[in-house]
Amino acid sequence: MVTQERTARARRGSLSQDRIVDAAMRLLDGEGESALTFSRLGHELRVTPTAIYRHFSSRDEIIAAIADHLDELSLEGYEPTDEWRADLTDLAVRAWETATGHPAAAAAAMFTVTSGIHELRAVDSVLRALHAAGLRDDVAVSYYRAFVSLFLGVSAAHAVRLSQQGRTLQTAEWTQVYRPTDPTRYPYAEAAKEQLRFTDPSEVYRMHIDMYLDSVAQAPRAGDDRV
Amino acid sequence: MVTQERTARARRGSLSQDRIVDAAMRLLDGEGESALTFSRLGHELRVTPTAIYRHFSSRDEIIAAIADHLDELSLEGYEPTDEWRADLTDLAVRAWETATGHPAAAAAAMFTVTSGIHELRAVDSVLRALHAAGLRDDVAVSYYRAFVSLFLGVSAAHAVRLSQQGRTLQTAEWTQVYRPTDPTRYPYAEAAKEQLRFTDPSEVYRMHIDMYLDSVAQAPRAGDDRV
DNA sequence: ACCTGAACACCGTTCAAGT
DNA sequence: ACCTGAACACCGTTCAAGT
Repeated sequence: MVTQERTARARRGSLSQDRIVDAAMRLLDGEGESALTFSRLGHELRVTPTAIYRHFSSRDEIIAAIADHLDELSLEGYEPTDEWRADLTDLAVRAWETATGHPAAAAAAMFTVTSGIHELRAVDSVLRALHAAGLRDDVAVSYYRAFVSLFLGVSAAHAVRLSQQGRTLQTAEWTQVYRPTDPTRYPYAEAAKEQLRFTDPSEVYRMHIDMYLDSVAQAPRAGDDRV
Repeated sequence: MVTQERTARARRGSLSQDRIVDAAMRLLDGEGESALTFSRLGHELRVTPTAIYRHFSSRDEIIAAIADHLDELSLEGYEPTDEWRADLTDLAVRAWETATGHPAAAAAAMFTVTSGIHELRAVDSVLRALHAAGLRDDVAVSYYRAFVSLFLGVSAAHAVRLSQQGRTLQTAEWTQVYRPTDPTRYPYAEAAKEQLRFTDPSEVYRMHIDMYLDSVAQAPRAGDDRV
């Protein structure tokens, strides 16, 4: 029913980095990582696939732009409060929500260091909260690194799992089901079998947040006798 | 100088799942994830690329076999002691060492749930250590889940970074370098700029291990008044 | 039963040609 | 300056044919 579909030539300013990233996000959210091709992008944008090369010099550059876009999404509306625990929790939860809200995009891009402005804002926000918690200098930097590797690592890993779930029909949810030939050799796994089947990953994430906050609370501070 | 290279037909039993996985590991370790193709595998094994389909029905199945192989590598020589802290540290460090020793393989496969025997052994080993620490039932299972998502997530994220490093010529090591247009808007990041450049990722991993062990030490136990 | 080789539908990327 | 379309070298995967 679509009439002049492949007829008209796309007008001059029809393409832009933003429009391409939007289309990429649409494809990733809708059909997963394998849908992110020049062909599909071109179709989505009603443009010849190679036209995209005018705005991105490679597929990897598109993914870097997606990473920047995810950084922006994550921080949207974030405002620091006067409570460092609340701020760090907020920032950690934002990473998780971005990963679960856009799993394929996060799986493809979340490991990419963009060195973009939004990433810088995130760095500054975490450091600010750690400063408010009383951490200084190398202690603050170490805890910043721990924050990033913990919450980005776990969130990204979760995103990968979620986006793989689409391709391979997993048995059920998150559950690993083991069928050992000789269960007595793995008594602890055998005993925990039932409980292992049902765990909410976001509850585990909550544990990580609590662990991290407790650790920050106990970190050495200026004037401490601990080194 | 290699004489009869493409001449002879490969003899009957020349191929096997193990030989294919070995060749895949060689390619991944040597040249990164993009080297893992049927074409390269065939060349490495002196066999027609499609011959591999007799032993694996798809590329994803090869990656699953690599995941199983990594599980095996990780646990090689592991023996539980009577000290749960040492055991959990050992298991966590093994995940890290597998990731850093085989970054491309880990990046490709570490997120895959194999449900294989080695994975089951790992599950049992972690649960056993947590049992020795005094954790029971859902508390033990929760801490098992936290262990896996933390150390596998962080290790796999590190592997992805290491294996990307090969493709994109990063500025230097692990360092993110930000050039904000207006540094005063990001005072904490600006102040930490120098320290941010040099952080040993394995030191950060050590922090995660300590955080986790501390948390296990404080977890509720049977007979506790805490719930 | 296992390996070969042609074929298929798809990739990302290049480049000269159109407007 | 930006979009098009043909072309290139490569993918994973299939399938009939050899041994």
